[in-house]
Amino acid sequence: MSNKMTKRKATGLDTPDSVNSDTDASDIRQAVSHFSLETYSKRRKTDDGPSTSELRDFSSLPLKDDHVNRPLWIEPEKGRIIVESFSRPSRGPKTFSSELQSHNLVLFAAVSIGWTTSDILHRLKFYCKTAVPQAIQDFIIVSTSSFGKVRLVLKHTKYYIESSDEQVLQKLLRDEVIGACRIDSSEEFTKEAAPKMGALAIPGTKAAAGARQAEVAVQERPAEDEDDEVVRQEREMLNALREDDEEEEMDQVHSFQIAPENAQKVSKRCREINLPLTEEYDFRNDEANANLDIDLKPSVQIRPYQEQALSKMFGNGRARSGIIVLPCGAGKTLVGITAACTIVLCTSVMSVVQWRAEFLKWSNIDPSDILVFTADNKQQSHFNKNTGVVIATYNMITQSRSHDAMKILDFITKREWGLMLLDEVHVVPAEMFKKVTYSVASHCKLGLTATLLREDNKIEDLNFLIGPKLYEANWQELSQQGHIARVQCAEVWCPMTPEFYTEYLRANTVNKRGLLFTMNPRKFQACQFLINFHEQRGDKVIVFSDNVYALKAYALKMKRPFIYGGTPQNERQQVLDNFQFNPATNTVFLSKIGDTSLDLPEATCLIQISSHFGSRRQEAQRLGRILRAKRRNDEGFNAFFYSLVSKDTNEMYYATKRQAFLVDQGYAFKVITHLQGIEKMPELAYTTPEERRELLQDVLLQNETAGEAEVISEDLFSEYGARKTKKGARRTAGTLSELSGGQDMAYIEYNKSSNKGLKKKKGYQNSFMKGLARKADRVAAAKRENEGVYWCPGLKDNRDA
DNA sequence: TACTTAGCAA
DNA sequence: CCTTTTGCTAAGTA
Repeated sequence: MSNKMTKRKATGLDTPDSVNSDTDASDIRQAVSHFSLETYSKRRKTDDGPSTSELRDFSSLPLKDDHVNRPLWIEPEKGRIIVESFSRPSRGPKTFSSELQSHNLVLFAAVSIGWTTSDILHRLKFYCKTAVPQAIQDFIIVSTSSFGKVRLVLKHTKYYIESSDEQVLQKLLRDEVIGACRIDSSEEFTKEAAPKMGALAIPGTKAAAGARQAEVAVQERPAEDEDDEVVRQEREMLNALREDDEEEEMDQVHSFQIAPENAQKVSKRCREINLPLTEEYDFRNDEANANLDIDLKPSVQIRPYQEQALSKMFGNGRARSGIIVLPCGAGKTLVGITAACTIVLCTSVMSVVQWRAEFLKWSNIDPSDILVFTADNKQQSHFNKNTGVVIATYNMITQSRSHDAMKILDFITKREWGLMLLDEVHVVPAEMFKKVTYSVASHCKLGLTATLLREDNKIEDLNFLIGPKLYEANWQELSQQGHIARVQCAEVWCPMTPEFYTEYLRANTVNKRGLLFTMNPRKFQACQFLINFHEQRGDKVIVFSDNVYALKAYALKMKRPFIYGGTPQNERQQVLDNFQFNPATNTVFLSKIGDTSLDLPEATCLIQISSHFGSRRQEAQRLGRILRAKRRNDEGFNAFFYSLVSKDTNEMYYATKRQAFLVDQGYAFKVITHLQGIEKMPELAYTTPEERRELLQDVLLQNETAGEAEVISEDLFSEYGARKTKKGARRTAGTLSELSGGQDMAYIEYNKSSNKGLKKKKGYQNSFMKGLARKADRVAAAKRENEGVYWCPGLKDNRDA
């Protein structure tokens, strides 16, 4: 790799970073985010991803004079694009790479948001450090010219594949997958006059407020480089191409019908054969569906990034299907204000209620036009007028089988919808939820999410289930503009105590290990210290723990309230109210119930003591909990996000993985190895070896009850029993801890059962765990090299034994 | 109404 | 190369 690829800050006037930074800089980052997604999933598959040595040496390529200010490299043969990323103080230079050939998805997404072929080429040239190879230019021209030729349209609740080019349709029909999906294969193509395009004003913008016919906010093209001969040639060529299109458009469109349940199959196949389907809704020319009488309240003014997102969606005067990624906060609802009938789907009953409230808050919609469809609310099965908004949960659409529910379901599936809004769209790829995309007939689908992430590889399915990613906001930019809070992120390394580490190495299941590294006394102390510190600063602190046992143990020891799934509704509310209004309650402990389904009052500090493996989504969602802080615009205000990590354990590896998304969003995680003044803290817990040993025994006993249920023989005490009755489970833990009080028996018994477990789980032990352990070791070793602080002497790693 | 169960997601 | 536990929702039962 060239030594030119070092961390640099772009400066100067005519540089990519300073020119038109509002649009271009974020656009390129958006394009790049596709690449990073790819790279990441690839890395998971191949274990290690492209290593540095795999990258080629670019030093032989001729550089442009001002190359330092241009962030892209292109590998000539493979077409791989490499992006230098700036301003990552803690991580140093990082490279993303991807092979262009396999990702015309990216190109399609670019075309979808209104870029022309020459826009793409021009931008690529503009940002590239070297000349863009001709082969790659040709590839882009060929690929993009076929985009937008075929459309998926909905007419009278039936799906049609439509194109102005009859030959393209014939080509599609010859494809065995697509051909088989056609209905009435004997018939000729249907013909009709092509619809006309026009401009549209987006509600809530100045243009719309001024009531003048607004020119749509399509991306401004970069300044022309008229001297460049190649650019001009190519422009002529493209103009010729586009004129062809326009002529055809004046003409007629041809179409054939496909079965609704095959729509996603066809869509997927079309992408594979490089003729991706465009899904657009020309709602202003829709005469079949009544328009919904809805508009934003006159006082409402949308924020610039919301306008930008909407301009991507309505860029050519129609509504495009796709996904918009915005961090949490008001305004997601605003995109729902368009025309025709709307259906909104959410994950939980809570958000259904919220959506309804938001509709009423932001728009002038008649409350009786909103139909809420949940388990508790399934009486009304029709609109008062001919049109309206339906808000439902995914569950009701996909699972409900009760009589009343079927009636409404029928109403929903039998009619045609203008816009389907899918909240938390990242859940849609789950098998069950996929059903909604074809069981509900909608002209246009819009997905909303704050975190377009999954730990399986199903996220790509959204491309054919919904559409391309239209817009993604950058968290750091939003926080600089003051829309969300500034956050300091830190990873706190807590060394394991020798006793806990010995048991950690001896433990043979993920659970036991997990319990040991979250119950690490040093971690407890760190948590105690941080809570103390932030409460004194006047912060409201939330502590997250995925592990319920640890949650209770921490909360009880520190005498702070906690909420988990088993907490009754009224108690939950009481705790939250206290947290919000009572100045004496400044800390609350939450299980993963707090990730999604709790309406949290705003907190300003967040501490994570245990988490779900390497889930990037969870990390992002938790961070999102402190972004709304009202004090965000105060001078020098910071929110805090701590991840407590036990050193030299798998947790190190998980933590790094979990942070990947936030790091991509521009957050820098500081590493804290020592909390200043922690030794001097009064009432610090677990300072004596006796206390620590007692804790360890409790933990080990807890382990045993979970793993070796039959020893206790009573069903109530088994893990299964705990699942059945939550009250029973709570009592169990308490009783058994009391029983254990300072007796070494528990410890000895644990060792026996641990050995048994070793034999039984040997295969598991040797494969998966070893992989994780190796990675963790590598991470730990690297970190140890840097730090040289802590290593348990005399302990041998017995994981391979 | 309150509680339990099944099925699903992450 | 493997998979837990926790939580949510809908619907059934006393």
